[in-house]
This record gives sequence, structure tokens and C-alpha cells, in this order.
Amino acid sequence: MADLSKKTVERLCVYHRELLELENEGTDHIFSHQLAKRAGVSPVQLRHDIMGIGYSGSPARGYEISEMLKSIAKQLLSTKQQNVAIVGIGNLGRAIMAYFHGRRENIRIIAGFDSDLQKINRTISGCYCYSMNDIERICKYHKIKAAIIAVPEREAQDIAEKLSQAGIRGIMNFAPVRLVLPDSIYVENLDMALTLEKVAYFARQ
Amino acid sequence: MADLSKKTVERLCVYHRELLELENEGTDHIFSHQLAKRAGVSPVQLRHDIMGIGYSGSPARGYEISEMLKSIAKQLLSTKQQNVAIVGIGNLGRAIMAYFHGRRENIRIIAGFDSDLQKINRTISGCYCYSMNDIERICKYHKIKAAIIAVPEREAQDIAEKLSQAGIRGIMNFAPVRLVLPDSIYVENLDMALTLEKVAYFARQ
DNA sequence: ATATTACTGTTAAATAAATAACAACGTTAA
DNA sequence: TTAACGTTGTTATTTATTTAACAGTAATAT
Repeated sequence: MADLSKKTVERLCVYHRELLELENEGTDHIFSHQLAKRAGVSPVQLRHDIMGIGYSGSPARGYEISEMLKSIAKQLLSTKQQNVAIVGIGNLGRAIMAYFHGRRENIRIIAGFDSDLQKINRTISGCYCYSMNDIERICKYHKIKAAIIAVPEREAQDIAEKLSQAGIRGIMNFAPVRLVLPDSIYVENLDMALTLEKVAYFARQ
Repeated sequence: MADLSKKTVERLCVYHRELLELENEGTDHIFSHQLAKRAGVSPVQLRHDIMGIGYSGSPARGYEISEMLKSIAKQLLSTKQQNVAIVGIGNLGRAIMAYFHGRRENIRIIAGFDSDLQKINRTISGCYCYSMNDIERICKYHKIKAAIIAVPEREAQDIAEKLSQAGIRGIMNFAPVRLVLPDSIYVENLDMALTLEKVAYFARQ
């Protein structure tokens, strides 16, 4: 398995999604410039990315969607279902859970954690909720390798360290803080306040 | 005003936030390596970024926090309050509104839009909600230049075009689609499904 | 005074990413 | 059969971003 860059992985996910949609529409082949347009990238970049995963299309018919999907999935997606945990079941946490609930993907949020007793031992959006104290036990038991942090700013660093203890390797962090963690843990920040500032900045230019 | 890269703007926002927090704690000076650690970047990169905005610290005392804040704000933040709209007041939309409500920033969500009559003409998290049909009128009236899209996938492109019509220049898009818009409109995608896939991928490596 | 230290600002090098250029190939039309 | 076309895959070029190197500077200690 080649080592794909962060940006490439991101784009491959986009292609994968667009290809799934195309497949549903009944399309079986597509040219790079068509797919590129849907994905919002240049055709060259798309071909370059596809080169990286070892799939080849035909100059005559373009890419065969089902085959391309297989190739991308082979690189990106785990063969078995991947379990994810979420910490923090407030407004945002529940919205995220609802967002992912029902998607028939191979990534599923299967455990929630909160300190609020009202939420513990309930099922929310198809996901069972535990006490914060159970993080390590449950994550290890379910072999959870990725987690979502949706707790307030002040708790985020502490939770991140707990998750790290529990063997988590990747974190999607919604809290507006830069988590300080070992480099071996992959962190993706979805910092809404920050992003909105950035958007506002470029909207003014 | 210099032309700062996307990445630089993003990091400057982080520095700004950390500096605000430091100021609240009563600190008045800080060295690049200290701030860099809090921001999760290298000290060199921080100094490089700061160079770009024309502020200078002292080799002896480091950066003077209040002055540095002013310099960053001068580059990044609008002098007057910047109004933002949100389209789509579902679970996610309301969570976003709640998230931003009460933050004493100069960016404020002041208008919500939805097609659900139940939500129209109500105030949610301090933000008045209008019908989708009012997008152009309200955005122009309040000089709104940035918007958040939190509608389902299938509506996103249509809404984006409406916003574009209404004079919006920047969009924070939560819908899992790549919006096709003129280059003059800045789009930042916060694609949770995609991001989680990416995190899951790197968590496996 | 003067050397030392610990920092900053800036230029230079290295790395990463995007774009362009073009050969190779199957298909179609003459 | 052969030439022309439009596409892919790949290598080269350019551009952007990060990292390193180092001179300049104020404070401190000798």
C-alpha cells in the first residue's frame, strides 16, 4: 500500500463518493474531466491521484466506475467495518451522531461518552452511551481506533489524552483548541470558529 | 494589506485566539517557541507568519501580546462587526447556531433561513429566522458577505447559487457535496463524512 | 567594557503540491 | 490501411509551503 498524502487521501474520498453516486445513477464509465468537474479539481490532478492508487482507465472509454471504486476502496477503506467513538453528547455531539446515523458506510459511530448521567446508558441515534470512565474499557473492547471530540474547549485536552491512553490513533476534533499529543496520533481539527473567521476574511478580499 | 496564503490565515487565527487567552490570563509577553507550542506549529513557522503581517517582537522580551493582537486583528479581522447568515436550521444548523451564540466575537450569525414554516419568524440562539425566499433581500439589506450552508446534500448546490446571487462572497459548507461556483466565491468545506474517512484512514496506518 | 546568551527577522534551501507537457493508445472515419 | 482525434499515464516544470541557516540585537554576567 503506497503512502498517500493527506491531500490525496482527501480527494480520493471525494472521488469515491461521486463515483458511488454515479453508479447509483446507472453510469458505468466516466472521463477524467467529467469526474474532475464533479469533484471540484482539475482533470490532471485527478489522473495524477488515480495513478497513485494503481488503477488505469482506457483512453477510449475513460474509467470503469465499478473497477475504480474497488481500487479506491482497496486503498482507503478498511475491509471490515471500522468502529468510531464520540465523546461529548451535547448539541453538537448529537447533531454529529444524527448526521452519521443511517449512512450505510463502513464507518460507524458505535459508542458515545459523556459525563452527564442523563445521557449515560441510553441509545442516541443508534449509538449506546457510556460514562467517561468507560472510555478505555469500551474502546479497547470494540477495537476503536478513531474518535470524535465534541466536548467544550476546557475538557478537550484531557479527553484527548484519555483517548490516547485507550489506544485511539485518529481524532476528529471539534473543540476550538490545538490538542497537544504525540505525533503518532493523527488529529484533524474541524474548528468552526476558526473556519468562519477564515471564510469571513476571504469574503472581504 | 499583504496577500496572505490560506494556510497562513488559518494559523494567524489560531495565534490570535491563543493570544486572547494569554491576555486574559494576565500574560503580557511571550516567546515564539511558547506560542508556537500552544498553536501546534514550529517556532520558525510562527515567526515566518508574523513576519508576513509586519509585526516585530523584541529578542529580549519576545512578543508583546497586546501589540501582536492588534497587528493580527488589523490584517484578519474586519473593523466593523461582520454579519453572517446560516441556511438550514436542522439538527446541525441549530447546533452551529448554539455554538456561535454568545461568543463575543466580531463575527455574528444574524440571520437564519429554512423552508420549514415551523422555524420561520422565530428567534433561535439569538438569531432571527426567515424563509428561503428572503435570502437575497435580507443578505443585501444586512450587507452579509459570508454564509453557512447546513442543508441536506441535494439542496446545497441550489442554495449556494441563491447565496451567490445575493452577493455572498464566502461560504462555509457542511453539506457533503463539492459546490460548483464561480472562482470569485471562497468556499470552505467542512465535510464531516469525508473528514471521518480521512481520520479513519490515517488511524489505520 | 566585553563576551555570552537567547532570542528575533530574514534569506536560503528543501520539501511538497499543483500544473503543464507530451508520448502512447484505442477508436473512428476516410 | 492509415490518418486524425480525444483520451490516458507519466515525466518534467513550476509554484507553494515548510524547514533550516544565520546575521542582528538587546539584556545579562563577567
